[in-house]
Amino acid sequence: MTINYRDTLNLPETDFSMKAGLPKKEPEILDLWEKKNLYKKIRQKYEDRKLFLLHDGPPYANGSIHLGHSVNKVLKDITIKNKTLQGLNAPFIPGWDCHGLPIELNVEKKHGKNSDLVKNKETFQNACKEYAESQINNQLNDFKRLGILGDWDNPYKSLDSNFEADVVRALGKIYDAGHIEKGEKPVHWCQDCGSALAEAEVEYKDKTSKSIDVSFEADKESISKLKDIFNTNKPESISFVIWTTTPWTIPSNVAVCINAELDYSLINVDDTHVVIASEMIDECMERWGKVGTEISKVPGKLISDIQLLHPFLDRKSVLLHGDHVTTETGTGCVHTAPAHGVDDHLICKKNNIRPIKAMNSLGLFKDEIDFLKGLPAVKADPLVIEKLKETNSLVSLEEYSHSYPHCWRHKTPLIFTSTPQWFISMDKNNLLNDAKKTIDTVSWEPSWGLQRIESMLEDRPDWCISRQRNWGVPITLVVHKETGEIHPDQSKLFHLFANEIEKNGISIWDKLDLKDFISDADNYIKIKDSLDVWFDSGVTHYAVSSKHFDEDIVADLYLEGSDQHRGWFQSSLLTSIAINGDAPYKSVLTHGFVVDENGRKQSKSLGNVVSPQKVWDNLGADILRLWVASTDFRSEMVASDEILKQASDQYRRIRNTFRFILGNINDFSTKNKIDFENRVELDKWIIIEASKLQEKVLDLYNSYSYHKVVQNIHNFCVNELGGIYLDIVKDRLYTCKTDSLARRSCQTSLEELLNILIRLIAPILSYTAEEIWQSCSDLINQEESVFLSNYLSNNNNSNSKIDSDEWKRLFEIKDSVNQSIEKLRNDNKLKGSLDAIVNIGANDEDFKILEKLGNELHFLFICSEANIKKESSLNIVITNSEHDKCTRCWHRDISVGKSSIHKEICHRCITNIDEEGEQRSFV
RNA sequence: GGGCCUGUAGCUCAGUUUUGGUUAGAGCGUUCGACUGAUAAUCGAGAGGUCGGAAGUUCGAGUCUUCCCAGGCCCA
Repeated sequence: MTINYRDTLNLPETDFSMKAGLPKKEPEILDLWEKKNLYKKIRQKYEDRKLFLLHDGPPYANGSIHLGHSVNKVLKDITIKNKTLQGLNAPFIPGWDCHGLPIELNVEKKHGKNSDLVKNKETFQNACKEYAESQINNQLNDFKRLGILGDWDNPYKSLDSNFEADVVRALGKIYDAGHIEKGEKPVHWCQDCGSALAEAEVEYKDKTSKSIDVSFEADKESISKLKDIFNTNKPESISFVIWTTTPWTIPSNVAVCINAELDYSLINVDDTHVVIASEMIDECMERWGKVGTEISKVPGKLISDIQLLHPFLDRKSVLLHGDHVTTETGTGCVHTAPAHGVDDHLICKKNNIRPIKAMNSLGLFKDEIDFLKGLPAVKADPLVIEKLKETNSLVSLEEYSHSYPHCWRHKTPLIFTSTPQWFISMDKNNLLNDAKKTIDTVSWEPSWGLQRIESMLEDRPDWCISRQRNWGVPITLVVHKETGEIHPDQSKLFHLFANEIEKNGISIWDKLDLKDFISDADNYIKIKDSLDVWFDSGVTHYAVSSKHFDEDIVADLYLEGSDQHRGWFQSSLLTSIAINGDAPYKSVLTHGFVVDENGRKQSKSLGNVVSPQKVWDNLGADILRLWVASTDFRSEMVASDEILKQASDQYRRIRNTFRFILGNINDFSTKNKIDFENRVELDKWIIIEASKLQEKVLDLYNSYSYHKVVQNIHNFCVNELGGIYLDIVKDRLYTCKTDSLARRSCQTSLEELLNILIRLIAPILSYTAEEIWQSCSDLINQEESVFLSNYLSNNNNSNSKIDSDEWKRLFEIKDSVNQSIEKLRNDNKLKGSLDAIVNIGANDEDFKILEKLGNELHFLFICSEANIKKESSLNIVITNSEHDKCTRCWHRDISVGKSSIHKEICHRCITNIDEEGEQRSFV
């Protein structure tokens, strides 16, 4: 009778499948979390713990989430889960930014721009709200699917009336602090939107414009002055020639600027005399196709107190000095229309010159300019050019291609025009200076974030917060009909209006009767503008964080893409300083953008977009999460099929490591545990290594170096576990007596490994960690979810007989042994390592270490026999074992065949089957 | 056009600051081999890099300087 010795082995067994099947399994785990009400349970458990607040920056409630959204939320989620496993109270309240133009445009498109629904403000606002809610719902489910843990039942939405009311209250606070200002300043204006645009709504593209050179003739008095200045008595008329690419702004011209530091020349061209910068003569003559003769040259600073005549309007144009005048292009004389340019606006303000605006509040020419009346800027260019020709003041005309601001929605060219707008002033009450001081107190990661926001604050203009749109929080200001002065009780009114909005929503603003709020209502009107959406999201620290936590809460972390240095980081900073006098965050972490394998940005037109929905449907959200975690997010993040495949490979390795551990502790329970000091030395070693890993990984988590977390964990699975520990320990697990110390010792360490590792991967591989947790009774007995557990503390009092350095040396020798075995294999002199006898010549030092393992040394090399002797240096000789192979443990041993009962197996196996089992102390 | 950032094996990343210093590391993938008791797994070995390019400083540069190229974010 032959015995099937395979049946006498302890082979691994587990329900935890090798094939993950994540796309199917993850939704089930998601259901489990929801059924368990996991987020709420975590909140309850950590209620009294130290708070770690990561305040969520709201995505815009429009469209499906893309990979960039996924990156952002996954990074936040890893952070939140890490802090939670550390035992901190780390809530996550997700939010959405819901007002603004893109939603309006989509609703207009859906219902028709001229439909009754769109024309009626209230029904339009309701439709926008409904649309935004549907978008949120869609995005919310996708965020959940990514495995993001948060208060999904109670997110914040800027369309909630209590949020809208808080926006009004925040505006009131900023008003009280004296930062609100009415202005008539040049802003980017989109004719199609019929609105001013925020900086963030402007994009630059190439455009071909008409560039013109226009002569401005000096008036009579000025001509004589100019003759003196240029020391000539020749000309009867003298003109200054300007160059511009916006002919339509000529009607608004009030001045011509020259630079006092440049030289200017009087030139004779044909029968005219013109003044331009001396440096620009050649360039101008070429452009005009003329030959000019320089009569004389003088420093710009000498040319002053000159009045010019507007080319076709009955108006004077003043000659001014300005530093902004350069010789990059043009003539060195700059056309100045304060209603249509920032520099123009500033220089005129400085010189007390009132802007003249040829356009009305709709961006159309006023009736006063008869030949342009009612036209938008784009239509005016040819007519202005025609007019200039008629008046003989057009010197040159050509096509000019340049980078030009366009509307981000309509893709149409913008104009720069001044309209009455409300501003948060940067300097009226020192807001900008305070902001600049405050950013030094914030920790920016990466560190260049500080420099970035600093330079962006440096040149930022006043914040134009008014929009002439319908889907947004109203600017609830009440101003005097005649004077435009804000009502003296405005401060109180903010509160009253906020309460109305809280109760009834933003539509109430138009319905409110001022008589119900102020006694002098007849003289006052309500402002019709709505707030810039950047203001909404900018005050979430007030509308969300301070409501959920302390009033003066400062978030521990803001975590967004690096584009937000200009966006949300800045809008939040400015409003927070205006309201609280402090930054809203202690630290700011930024991530880069997603690009393709060639480093190009992902875009539909390039066809290189990776869809997160496809990734979790095909590979699983854990793969996506692993990709996010394993990429250094501080610079651009490359996503491609190849890279995701790599993430899958990494995932499989980690998953299989867990599977092996689970399979081998299948028959193990607490009562089988072996105390650390009584364990086999190798089992102590792996726990000490795992503790080191944990220490390192927790440091890496806390410094947000998630890609190094992944690398360390993966390398541990590959090197320490796969290459060394698990490979060696298989013999002991499979062949030793089921309940022997040799085996239970190993199982104890395996279980501890499981406990350590599952916690370390949980923030990243959340679904898989939970799957493992749920499949293991020891774990589920601790807590009902891995996310209710904490990282374990390291407390192994080491009493090892072999220290870490000695093990390290042993594994180096093992590497050499492997190389020697490999040589024989390549020569076909040897098959497996278990056929080999390893003979090691070792120096005194190595010998001492090797000797410690005694007759267990061969288990280290996974060979049949190992012999050591002293030599001057390491010398490894591999020979073939002549002995028969034990069919049970596959080792070759002299004892095989010696037993009359068990003819096919070795003495060691006989002990393990029929007797009390072998003893192990080291390997 | 300007500010900030990135560029190390096919891929993901170490190494670059305080300290410039022998043959630039890891994992994945790939190739070859082993096992068939982690098996669409696991183990072993090998190949693979003019450190984006050029010039400079230096006895010596992936590391410091300058310029250039490619790309990203923001701005004009």
